[in-house]
Amino acid sequence: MVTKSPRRDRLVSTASELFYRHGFHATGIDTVLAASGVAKMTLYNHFKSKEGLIVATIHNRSSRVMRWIEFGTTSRAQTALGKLLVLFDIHEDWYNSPNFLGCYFQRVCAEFPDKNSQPHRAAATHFSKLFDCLKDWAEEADLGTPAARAEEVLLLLEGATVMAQATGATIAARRARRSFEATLG
Amino acid sequence: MVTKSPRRDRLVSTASELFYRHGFHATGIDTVLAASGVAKMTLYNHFKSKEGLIVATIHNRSSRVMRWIEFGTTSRAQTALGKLLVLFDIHEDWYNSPNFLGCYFQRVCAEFPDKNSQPHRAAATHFSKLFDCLKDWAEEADLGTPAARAEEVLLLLEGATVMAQATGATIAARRARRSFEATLG
DNA sequence: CAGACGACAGACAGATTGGTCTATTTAGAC
DNA sequence: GTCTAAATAGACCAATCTGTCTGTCGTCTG
Repeated sequence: MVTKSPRRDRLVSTASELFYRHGFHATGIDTVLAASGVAKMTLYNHFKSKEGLIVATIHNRSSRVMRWIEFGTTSRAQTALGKLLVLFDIHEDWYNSPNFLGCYFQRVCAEFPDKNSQPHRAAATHFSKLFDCLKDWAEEADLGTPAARAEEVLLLLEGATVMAQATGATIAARRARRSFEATLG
Repeated sequence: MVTKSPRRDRLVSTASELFYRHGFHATGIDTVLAASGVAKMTLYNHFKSKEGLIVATIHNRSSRVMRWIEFGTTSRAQTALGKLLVLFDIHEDWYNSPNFLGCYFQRVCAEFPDKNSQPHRAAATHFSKLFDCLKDWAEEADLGTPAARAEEVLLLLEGATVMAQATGATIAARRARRSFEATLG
């Protein structure tokens, strides 16, 4: 998919960055505009509101995360089970990276607690995509009840991310991996 | 500890409620004042800023949560290991309660991503208290490496809470419990 | 060259933000 | 009854918020 709108792209990527660093409500439209060097009317030409821009950043992050997972796992593991295990390792790397500030989608849900709001739904959609990916792997790895496995891995990863952000305990990734390994019997 | 200041208490409890329901940045001072029926100067007499009020709600929630855990576990389990297991069950009940909107402290960390900000630190302090409690139980239950056990349980609980809020999957609590049971061997 | 379109800067609007100040009233202690 | 301290309502402030509107400039197309 070619976007053919460089300004829109720049808007989304700098907004995504600023929202991640400072939060959604704490980041004003003007800040995003100044940082991206785009006129206000251009923003409201591409998006109907700030919330529209927020939703766009969520979709953008989601596809980037999915690609990151795809690449990170296939480059380090061959089997489906191996991918599930390696997933914890690449998360640990992420926790140790300098600009780590937690899971973008968790933070969307935190700032938009209303389940019917657009941002919350978009974030939930991402978790659902992630779940589907994990379920496929669990199925391929021939672990019993793939859905339950996928939920388990997702829960472990998100929990580790919470702890890593809240307390800086990047070791949580390894704890999570060990928990998962234990359930493999 | 007797607080001897009913207005301060009312301020904190209604603010805590509103912050939880709508978010910290999304809830204005005036909204809190109107809902609690307290004058603005009374607020700024007790707290030096909105952030001060936020920190107060975190401490308040923290002690309430610790009491809730204390009571919920001791009333349903005798052994330390039993308490650790029952912890997942009372979380499941919480997820199914009508006003569940995720973990207050996670949401603090999401809205105040700066690790040095007062709210973030206060939330981290809560996680640390929770960790200590779990570590004591793990020690008492004579599971190896109590700190690792405590981190594991904390991670599982927080992860389950994320999934329950983001996608409504309240079953995450049971998944988390099963993961923990599996590591018991 | 002419026309159309997209983006530009920036003024502007109206609402809301967190926070301060004042003047008045309330309530309890002596 | 008097004094003191706390709480009151509400005006007020400067800053900021999202969103709209205007008028101009460049660039690309025919």
